[in-house]
Amino acid sequence: MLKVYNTLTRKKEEFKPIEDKKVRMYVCGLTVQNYSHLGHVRGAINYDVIRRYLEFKGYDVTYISNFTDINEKIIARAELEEMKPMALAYKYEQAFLEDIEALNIKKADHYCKATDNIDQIQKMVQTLIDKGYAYIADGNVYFSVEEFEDYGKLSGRDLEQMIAGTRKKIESDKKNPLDFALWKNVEDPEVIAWDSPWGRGWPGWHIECSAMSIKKLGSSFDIHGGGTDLIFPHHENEIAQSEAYSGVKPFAKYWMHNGTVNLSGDKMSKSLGNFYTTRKLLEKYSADQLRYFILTKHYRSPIEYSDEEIENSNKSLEKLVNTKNSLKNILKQSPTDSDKKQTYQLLEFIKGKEEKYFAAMDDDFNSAQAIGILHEMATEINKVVNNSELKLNSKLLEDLKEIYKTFNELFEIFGLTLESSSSSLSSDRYSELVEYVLELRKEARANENWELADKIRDDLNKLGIKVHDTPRGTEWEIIN
RNA sequence: GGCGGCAUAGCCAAGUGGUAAGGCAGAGGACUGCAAAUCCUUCAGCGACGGUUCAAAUCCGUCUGCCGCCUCCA
Repeated sequence: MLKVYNTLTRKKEEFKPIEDKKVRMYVCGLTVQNYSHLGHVRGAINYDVIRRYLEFKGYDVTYISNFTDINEKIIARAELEEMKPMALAYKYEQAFLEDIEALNIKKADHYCKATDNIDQIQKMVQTLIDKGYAYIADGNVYFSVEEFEDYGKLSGRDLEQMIAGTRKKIESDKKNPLDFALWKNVEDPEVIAWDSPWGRGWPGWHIECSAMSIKKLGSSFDIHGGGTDLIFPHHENEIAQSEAYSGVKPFAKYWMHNGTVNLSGDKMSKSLGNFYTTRKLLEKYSADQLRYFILTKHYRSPIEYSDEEIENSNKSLEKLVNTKNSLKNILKQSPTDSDKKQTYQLLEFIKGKEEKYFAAMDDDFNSAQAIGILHEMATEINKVVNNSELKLNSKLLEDLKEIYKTFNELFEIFGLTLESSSSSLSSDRYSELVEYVLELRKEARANENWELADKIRDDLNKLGIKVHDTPRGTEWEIIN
């Protein structure tokens, strides 16, 4: 049974989609004002895995996300880069799509943009006014939080207390300091804006997500995700305006929130902001490495980023890659049935662990625990595969094929390829060349010419080709 | 000030009632011509103090220390 932690109830609940076998999910995207950073991408990776797992379990998943492509930040940034706001938004939207592709994150079924949905948004605002949930003030339209009785249910806040604790000065045209904008008046005629019954302006920040999710997924859908930092006020406000608009509860059945990524204590770098953009990180680390780093932590926990920590996690990943390579290499061999009696319990062991892997994932997508289980599998596989006493009979070979398939399938759920980063460079001719050189080394070894054999190995290593002698013979792989 | 969360070995990190997964690093050993990889062994009693319970890292309380949100944020 799949259980999901629901922020709304602060409990793990059994996951039951509104429509059997269909899952509709909406994940808050980002304001396309700059290149994405690890924080954005962490969420995207977490929800990517959630989606992959749901699909793996046979659900038909509709995954919608959005880009906020108009607001003050976009305007400010556009000025800085001397671009038109819409061009700037488009530039960073494309950059983000490139980033997620590079990270092997599956694309959403649809990405909504605020500026593509102005009509829908205006319609929603008008309905909220008509229903008495919103009011017009000076070209702005505000949602009146007092009109919505459930206000605060997601973030666990009490309206009275919040008002009492408000630090912000009451903006003159708001009735209540917590009221939030559905439509923002734009006075400067030079600035891009849209006409509306209430004046020229833009949508407020929260309304776009409500309008687009309702349009694409309906008034009530299964999962709404985002970072913990969006719980208040963004998601709280989304609930208020959406449920007030449609009269349907719940707007989203399960609210999921991923932890944030924080930077290690000292601000040692002046340009931290830049350094941790996704593209910068991708120059240094592979998609597998970044994904693995993220997935070895529970999605709801905050992550403290440091280079040291990711290097650590890279080594852990490498162990799994080595296991996969050993498996792959042994599958190329032919079985020797001289010893058919020798039996191995490996397949049974792996199947047992697979159960545990699913149990971990069923428990609120505990990828950290599941990865621990993959390591237990790897150790057991290594024991058999790297054993010089190994009797590779046809039964074992069949089992290993199945294990290899299972192993890959479980990594696929995490979007991990376990490919050496530049293996795509290894054309056939390239491989033949390496094999040839290794053949020479083999001769040297046969002649006990260790000096030459080691020189070949060291030199290849310098060229990025790692050579190791295994019970199966000499194997090689391309590194970094 | 309000709301929420966290505190597990040198480091990272699972575990939410029955006596601590996994990884990195360390130590010892096996394998190897030497390496690499791999395997084996070893390495914590869970921030502090109380309480509940036959039994708590896990539940309750207090304290200490971190962090997030309350303004834009994935």
